[in-house]
Amino acid sequence: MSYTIKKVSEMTGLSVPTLRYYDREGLLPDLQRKESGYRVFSEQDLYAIELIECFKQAGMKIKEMKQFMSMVKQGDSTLKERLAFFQNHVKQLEEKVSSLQNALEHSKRTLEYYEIAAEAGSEALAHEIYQSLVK
Amino acid sequence: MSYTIKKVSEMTGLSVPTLRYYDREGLLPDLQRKESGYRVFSEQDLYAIELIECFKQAGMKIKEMKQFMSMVKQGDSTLKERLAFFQNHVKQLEEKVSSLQNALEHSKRTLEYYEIAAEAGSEALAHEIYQSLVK
DNA sequence: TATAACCCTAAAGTAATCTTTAGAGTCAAC
DNA sequence: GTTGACTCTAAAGATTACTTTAGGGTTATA
Repeated sequence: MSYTIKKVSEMTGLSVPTLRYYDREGLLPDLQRKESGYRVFSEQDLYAIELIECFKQAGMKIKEMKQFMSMVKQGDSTLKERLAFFQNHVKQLEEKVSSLQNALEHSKRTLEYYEIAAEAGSEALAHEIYQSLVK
Repeated sequence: MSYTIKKVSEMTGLSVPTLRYYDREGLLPDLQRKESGYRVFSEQDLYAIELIECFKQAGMKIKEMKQFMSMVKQGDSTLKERLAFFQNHVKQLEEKVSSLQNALEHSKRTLEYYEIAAEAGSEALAHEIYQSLVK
């Protein structure tokens, strides 16, 4: 199955110019073209886009993704490098998840504080209530 | 206890220009100055910086943070608004954590794949192995 | 075969978050 | 009271990830 850039845009939620931009940046290692120059997206390209989104969420820069995609292009000879890259990526992601969970816990406590404060109508009062809860 | 901008920079890991930038953007609602114009950071300001970092991790824009900080400045009258703001913030964070966890799961599976592929020295072979594991 | 809806490129523009630079004042310690 | 390390501002610059624009070809369909 193959898709036009517009279809892929609709399927992925990425804009057409963004898809072109990713292609230009070398993030779609095997993207084919028609004779006219039109891009022809395959399932493989959709998978690459999924990976890009995954990398993006982890906070990875386009340049790093490009580096990875260029290794993909080079084939089996880069498998060990790609393994190392992914090990690092997973590590980064794990750290990010855990620091985000911390931020969430912190935010939840602050939310509780604001629930009390909004109810009391006063921060000063909320502080007192908080103190008494702890003591 | 009060701190110079350099000390705060060392304590928080944020650069001195970044701290000045945050101040300029209105993210430090109660930052005091000496007569000379030098910034004087208090524990409260450190707490604000902690909050900024927390917001930043959630992907919040400076402008939104500024909006929140300006509510803080206005005092008790904005408590309900701030509560609503925080409810939304926690929701955003929860969504972010869960989508990041998905990305992590996806990445871990891909990592396993690369472990097999790197070991086998061939992606084609790894695909076969994968197939046989599933069937 | 006309036409509307698509596709292309190159280049400029935008928004966000900082960083750097230049020029000048402040402060603490010897 | 001098000096070296610090502080300030304003403005320009850098980087990243796109988006927009301009000008022009392609394709499906009525």
